[in-house]
Amino acid sequence: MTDTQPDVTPALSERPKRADALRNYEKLLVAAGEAFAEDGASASLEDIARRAGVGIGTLYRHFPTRQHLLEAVYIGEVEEMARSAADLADLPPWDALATWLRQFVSYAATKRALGAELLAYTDADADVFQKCRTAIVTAGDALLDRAQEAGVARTDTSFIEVGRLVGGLSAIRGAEPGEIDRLLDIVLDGLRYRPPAAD
Amino acid sequence: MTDTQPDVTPALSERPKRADALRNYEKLLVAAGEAFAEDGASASLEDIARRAGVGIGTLYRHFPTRQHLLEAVYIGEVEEMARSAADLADLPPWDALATWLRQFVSYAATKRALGAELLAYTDADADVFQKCRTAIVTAGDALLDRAQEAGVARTDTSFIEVGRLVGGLSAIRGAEPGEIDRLLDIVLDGLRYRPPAAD
DNA sequence: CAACAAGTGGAGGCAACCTCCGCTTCAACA
DNA sequence: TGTTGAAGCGGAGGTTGCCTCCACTTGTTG
Repeated sequence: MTDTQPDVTPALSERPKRADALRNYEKLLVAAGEAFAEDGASASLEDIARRAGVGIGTLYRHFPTRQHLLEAVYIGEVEEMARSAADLADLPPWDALATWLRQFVSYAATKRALGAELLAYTDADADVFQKCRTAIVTAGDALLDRAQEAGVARTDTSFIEVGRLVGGLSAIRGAEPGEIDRLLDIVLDGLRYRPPAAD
Repeated sequence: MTDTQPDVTPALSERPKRADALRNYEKLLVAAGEAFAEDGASASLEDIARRAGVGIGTLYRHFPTRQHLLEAVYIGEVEEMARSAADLADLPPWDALATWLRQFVSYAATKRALGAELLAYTDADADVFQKCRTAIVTAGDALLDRAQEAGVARTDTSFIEVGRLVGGLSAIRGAEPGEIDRLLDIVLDGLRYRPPAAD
C-alpha cells in the first residue's frame, strides 16, 4: 500500500478507552465470533455475554444492537481480506483477481452466517457497516481494475456487482467439496474478457 | 380435486381432510404468504395465526415448525415455476433456459425471504422440502439438458449447480433495477457453450 | 488517595415460541 | 336423523431471548 495511507484501518474500529472496558470488549468480540460461527447470525446475545463472562448489560453497552456486534466481528474479517488483497500485487492481473476471489469465497464460507449478509445488504443503514463494505470493495476494485486495464476481464461491470455474485456463493450451505469452486469457475469464465465475435 | 392424478403435483402438498381443518389450513397458508412477503421469513407465527383468524394451537397443529409453514408456502410457488417451465417448450433451447432463469430470478426476488433459502439448503432435513426442490430441479434440468444437447450450453455442470448460482442472485436485496439482470447475464455468459480454443 | 466519570451486571418488563389439554365440531354409520 | 368417537380448535402459561434501567464497582487523573 501507499505510505500516505498508514494502515488499512483508518478508523474502522472504535475501541473503548478504559482498560477493563477494552478487556471486556475484546472478550465479547471473541465470544461473538465463536457463537456466530457455531449458531449463525442469530446466536443468543445472552449466550454470548455468558461465554464472554460478562453481564448482558455490558454487552449492550458496547454493542447497542446485534447489528453492531455483527459489524464489529466483520471488521476483523474485512481487515484480513484487505491485507490479503495487497499481498497479491505480484501476481499477474487475472491470477491476482481469481486467487483473491477464491480466497474470498472459501474464507466467507467458513463464517457463512456473517459473509452472506455482508455484500447482500445494499440498504445497510449502519455507517460503520458501509465503511466496512467500502474497504472490501476498494480492495477488490483495485484487483478488478488492474485486470480490466490488462484486457483480461470484461469491462462492463464493477466490483460491486462481482462482489455480490461471489458473496452469494459464500451463502451456499452444505455444498460438496469442490462444488463452490466449480461455480466460481463459471462466474470467472463469464467475467473473463472475450473478444467480440460471431456467436 | 379430481380423484385421478390431475396435474404436475403428485403428492407435494398433503392437505387435511376435514372441511373445517382444510379451511383453516388454507387461511393459514394465505396469511403466511402475506406475512412472509412483508416481514421476511422470521415473521411472527402468532401474528400469522392472528391474521388467519385462528388460534396459535391450530397453526402448530398444521405446521409443527416454521420450516413446515415455509415449505408449504414454497410449494405453491414451486408449482407455479414448474408449470411455467413446461410452457417454454416451444422456444429454442437456449432461449427457453435463459427465459426461465430470468423468470426464476425475478419471481424469487419478489418473495426474497422464501426464495433465498430454497436452493441454498442442501442439508435440508425435511422430506417435503426435498421433494419440492426436486420438482424445480427436474423442471430446470429438462431445460438445461435440452440446451446442452443442442450444443448451446456447457456440459460440465448440472442444473443443481446452476440453480444454486441463480438462487443466490435472488437473495440479493436492494439491487438497482437492471442490476440483477446484468449479473444474470454474466452467469448466462459463463454457462453458454464455447468451443475450446487457445485461451 | 480522593473523587468522579466510566463501566458493570443483573433484575425485570415484554414479546415470541411452543406445549398441553379441556372443549367443540365434523362426519360416519346405524 | 341421532349418536358417538375422533379430529380439530384455541388459548393459558412455561420458557427463552431481547433490551432497558439503575444502583453498585472500579479505573484514572490530579
